[in-house]
Amino acid sequence: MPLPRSPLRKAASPRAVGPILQVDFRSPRPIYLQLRDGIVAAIGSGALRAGTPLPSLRRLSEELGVNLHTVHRAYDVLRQNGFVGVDRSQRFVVRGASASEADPSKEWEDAQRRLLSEGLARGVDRTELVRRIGVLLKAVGNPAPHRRP
Amino acid sequence: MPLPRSPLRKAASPRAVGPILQVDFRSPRPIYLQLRDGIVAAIGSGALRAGTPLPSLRRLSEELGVNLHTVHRAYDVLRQNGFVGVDRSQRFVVRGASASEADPSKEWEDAQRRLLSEGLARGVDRTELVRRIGVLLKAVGNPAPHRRP
Amino acid sequence: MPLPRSPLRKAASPRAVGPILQVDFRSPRPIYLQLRDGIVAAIGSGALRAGTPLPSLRRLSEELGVNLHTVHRAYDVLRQNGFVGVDRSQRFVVRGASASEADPSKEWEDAQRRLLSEGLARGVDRTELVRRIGVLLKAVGNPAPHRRP
Amino acid sequence: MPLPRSPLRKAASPRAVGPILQVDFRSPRPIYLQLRDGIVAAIGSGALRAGTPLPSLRRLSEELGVNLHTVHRAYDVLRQNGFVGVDRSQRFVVRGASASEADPSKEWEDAQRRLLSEGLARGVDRTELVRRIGVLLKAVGNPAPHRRP
DNA sequence: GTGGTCTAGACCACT
DNA sequence: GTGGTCTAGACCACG
Repeated sequence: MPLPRSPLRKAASPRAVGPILQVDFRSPRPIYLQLRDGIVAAIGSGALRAGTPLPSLRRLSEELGVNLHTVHRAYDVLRQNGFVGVDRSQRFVVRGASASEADPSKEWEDAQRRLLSEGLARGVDRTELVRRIGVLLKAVGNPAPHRRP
Repeated sequence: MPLPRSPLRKAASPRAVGPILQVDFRSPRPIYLQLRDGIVAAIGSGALRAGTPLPSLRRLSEELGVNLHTVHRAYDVLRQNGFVGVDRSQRFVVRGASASEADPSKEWEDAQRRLLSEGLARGVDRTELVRRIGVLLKAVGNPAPHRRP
Repeated sequence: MPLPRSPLRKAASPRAVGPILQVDFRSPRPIYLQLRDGIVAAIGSGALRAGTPLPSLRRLSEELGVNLHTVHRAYDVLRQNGFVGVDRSQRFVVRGASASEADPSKEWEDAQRRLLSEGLARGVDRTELVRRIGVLLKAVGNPAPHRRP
Repeated sequence: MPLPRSPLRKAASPRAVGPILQVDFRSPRPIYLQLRDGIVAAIGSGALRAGTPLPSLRRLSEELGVNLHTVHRAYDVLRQNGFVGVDRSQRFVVRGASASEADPSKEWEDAQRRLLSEGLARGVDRTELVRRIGVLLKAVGNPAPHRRP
């Protein structure tokens, strides 16, 4: 029989990339996808560069207080998406800009199209729409203000 | 035994919103979501205006060659999203720009943020990113060039 | 073919009970129910007393800029609920506290029970729950501060 | 021809949440909403705690003698309401107090306001109103007196 | 096994 | 006619 998942997240020690990631246990979005999103965002913002190894499954699992399988699943999705790879020593490493060769990937375009349509359908003006996206874009890009040329 | 209904959509007489919608029966995206997306796009592009009644469940179901319940589900999602409402218990009608009146709705912003991060993480330049979105935005907006003040 | 409903609400002249009612054309709640709710609230708060005639269908329809049938439907629901009756001159008049004889009416209790369960299920504390209801109760009761013993 | 499935619910072996739920096949309230209400009530009363998996669609469908799709629809509504989530794509699990974490959610407040107004409009005294609600609140909360720290 | 989806046919209430 | 609901049986992807 399955162990009753403890509802308590362990008091995460703020180390390594852990602190970058935030898990909202009350969000409807599955935790493994939150992890994926966070890591993708970190890559996009430059906080995680190509070649950087991700924290080990156990490590991140402990830091965030989530199940090890959950982290595994997140890493797995990242690999399928091409954002990370596994080196010969079993570690997951960031693959950087090579991911899917910067082609817009039909899926991405479809999703973006859907989102734009939805904005328009909600009555948001075209120019207003691009303005808002610009604001969001600025926000997603600067979570790592610690200088590092 | 009943004839196996051809999966091909009947050559729909070009009336109402029917022709606007296209269903790809081989897409991994569920049909009911394709329908939803298509109608949202039609609203966003102005092809469907506030107050316009959607085709009846049976009508659209016949036109597109999909089951009545599938269309029903699509309409149901649209209602939950606030894009359509049900006219005094007799018809689905477009609610247009009403849907939460242009407030970005946290979900939309989250999805957009995710998409932007993903683009950046794929190594696409920021300016390139906005350029591409601009192109997409133009594309989603002009399926109804027939002037009508 | 059906007339295309004008999306424009007429500039309502603020008279009579009209001003008490507010219609949110962007709400997912059907307009006729909004009207019903508003009138029930007015009765509950004492702004509308037993014996008071409701404004005529056309009058209210014009004041609020909603279709005459919509108002009719709202009044109809109010009659079915027992809150108003029709006098011999065809006018709708408030029936006051006699409505359904102040018995809790199983439906009301069921709805209330459902709402309480939902609050609890959302994790709201019991005492907090009654507190909030108390606040709401105060709010619903005083929309008519114009003295009238 | 297939046997007309008896509308009577099978004498469910008293396990899991099944027995908690009761379906009234003659009620005007749709079955899927009755199921939803029952599960919400179970969550609210503490009979179903966060993390608990709901019975599988097929299981509950058999226990209650309702169609699988009906149960599916109920679970779907619960998910949209945020009360349950889907475990790594394999099971519905209770999300408990997570659902928007005790924020009253405008809809809930509106519904409550409506109910209070209705009570007042029926001529029920304010103090009497809170008294009745208190009684109901007590009733909804104690179906699980079995101690379990 | 699980949920997710699609199709199918039926009956209801409302207008 | 309309939408709303329920039942039924089937196939899929995922573990």
